[in-house]
Amino acid sequence: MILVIEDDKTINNLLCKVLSDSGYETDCAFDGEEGLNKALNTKCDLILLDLMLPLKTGEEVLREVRKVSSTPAIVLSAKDQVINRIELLRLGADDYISKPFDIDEVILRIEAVLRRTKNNYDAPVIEFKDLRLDKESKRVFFNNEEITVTSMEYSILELFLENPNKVFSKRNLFESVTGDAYMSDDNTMNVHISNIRKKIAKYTDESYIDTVYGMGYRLSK
Amino acid sequence: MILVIEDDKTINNLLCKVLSDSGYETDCAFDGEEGLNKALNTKCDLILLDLMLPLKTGEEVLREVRKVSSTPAIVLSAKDQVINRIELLRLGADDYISKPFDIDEVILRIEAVLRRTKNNYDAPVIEFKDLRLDKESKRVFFNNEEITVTSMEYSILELFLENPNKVFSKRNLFESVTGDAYMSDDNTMNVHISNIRKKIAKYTDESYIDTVYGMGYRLSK
DNA sequence: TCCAATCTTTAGATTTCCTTAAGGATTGAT
DNA sequence: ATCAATCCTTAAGGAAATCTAAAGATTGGA
Repeated sequence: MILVIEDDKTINNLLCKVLSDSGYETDCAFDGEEGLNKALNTKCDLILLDLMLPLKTGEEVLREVRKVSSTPAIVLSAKDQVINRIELLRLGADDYISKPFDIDEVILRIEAVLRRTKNNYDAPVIEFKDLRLDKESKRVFFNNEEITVTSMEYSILELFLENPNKVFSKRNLFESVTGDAYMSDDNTMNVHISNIRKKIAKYTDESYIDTVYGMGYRLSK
Repeated sequence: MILVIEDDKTINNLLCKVLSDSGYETDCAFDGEEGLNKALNTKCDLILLDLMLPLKTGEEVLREVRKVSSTPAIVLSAKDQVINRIELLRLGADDYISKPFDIDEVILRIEAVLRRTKNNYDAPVIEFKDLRLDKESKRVFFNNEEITVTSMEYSILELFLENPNKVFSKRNLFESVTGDAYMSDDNTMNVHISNIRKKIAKYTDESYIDTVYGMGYRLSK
């Protein structure tokens, strides 16, 4: 979940919309106090935070947040505000974006920060519930029993397990996995997802991949 | 042997217990001075070290240790302490774990650090099932009978036996073995693999090299 | 230079898997 | 409750990856 703290409603809504289009859950706050509250009381993966906020500045918010958590934060700065690395460190932020920003850049930076701050090293083994994925041998296990998967199925699973909260649209999945551009209405991924589910279903009734109607797929909570 | 330096007795005991369950010998210290003493006077493979310690901080301990040894160290940091890559370097640590930590993650990280830092001691002889490879004489044996291999075949086998779990793509193999850039659609490695299999097949029906369709090759389990 | 060993390429047969299409089921909006 | 949009599953055709044998190219040593 990404928390957007920004008092300009237009910008805030735009950010939330774009983020949720990219598969992230979002929450928004429109002033420093509301923002701090949500930052402290909800579990979020990243904070997008304007510096100039009513009631409490972004700097104050971040300072409070940093007392109890290291949730990654990206600061939105006005265009006449130069922020250097030292300043960033002082603020406790992980990156900054100057307004006006390019929306695609925002996504890229968010993903870069998430990548950087997420368990710093590349775990050779990723787990989710009873599923285990060995990136070295490219094998998938369910409770220590190997599930034989094709390379496409493996890639999809790896993508999911690396981003357990993210919703992947079919386009998203297709492009991440094949590297090709996604062509029109294509139900290839449907079939792969279906096959993966079928294989997991041999071991459990529990759902491992959820359909998010109209959006895509995500690992089940 | 893993040395755990942590003043909170509950945490210290928990860590030691879990580590010893995972097959590691452990030793513990409950303050900075005791920790430094043990770090300097016993031979340990890795140090798990709280930063906030009585008598001597973890930072001081690590600084002293680094004067005489490069024993890998993982730092335990309080949850309000943000540690980035730069900070880690400054401390002389190899990784960090924030409290509260997930116990499985601790094990994973320890193993990752050990893997990363392990003396790349090159065993002169590697074995896999009935296959033995002598790196000095560059010869390959199956149950003490020599299999004559070409130098290319030898390199491939060495790569496999050094990484018995890893899937090697054709590109991977080609570039590791020849050092040249791989040109797409090259079936050279296919043939070498095929020839290696043929030679091994004279001695056993068991499969030694698996094809992972769409991904590459891997030693058979 | 010549030869033998080694490596690379070629090509046809074989295996594996990705995609497509179609019918039925489910979902969400009205 | 109805209906359109979306999704799931199945099965089959064809594309792609692989295997192997054999021929061609390269290398190193005599």
